[in-house]
Amino acid sequence: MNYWLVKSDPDTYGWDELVKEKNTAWTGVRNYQARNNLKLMKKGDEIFFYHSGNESSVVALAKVVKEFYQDPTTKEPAWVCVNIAAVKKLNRAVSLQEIKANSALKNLLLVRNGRLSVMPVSEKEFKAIMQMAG
DNA sequence: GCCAACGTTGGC
DNA sequence: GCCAACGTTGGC
Repeated sequence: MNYWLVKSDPDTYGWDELVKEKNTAWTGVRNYQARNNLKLMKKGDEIFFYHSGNESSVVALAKVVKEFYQDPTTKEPAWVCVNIAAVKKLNRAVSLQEIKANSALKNLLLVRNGRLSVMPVSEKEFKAIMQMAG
């Protein structure tokens, strides 16, 4: 079991949309590092759902339901997507500020590479964030 | 709305 | 293959 974090701008596609759709193709990734992470996702892996912008918080948990395949929104074979499904909203959103303040999370790519939109999360980091979420 | 950080592009 | 210029992301 691996853990991941994906970012989304709630104005474009937020947690509420995912809950409504239940299962969505995570398309539109056009960054190689993020793409490589998509390719490493396995069915059943858990994913933190992060809202960028005003919220800047981890808000919920999703999971991988379909492993990578050609992103249907482009013909370029370089790009892939996966399908993710809503699992549950966190009891409490964990803000970027709190994450930055937690020394256990200082190596989290969310902090170290603010612009990456799909990133791995270690088991320790996953647990730390879950604990903060209550 | 600004700007820093980063990735990508393209000229050489 | 280097690097300057540019565009985009995302926090503040």
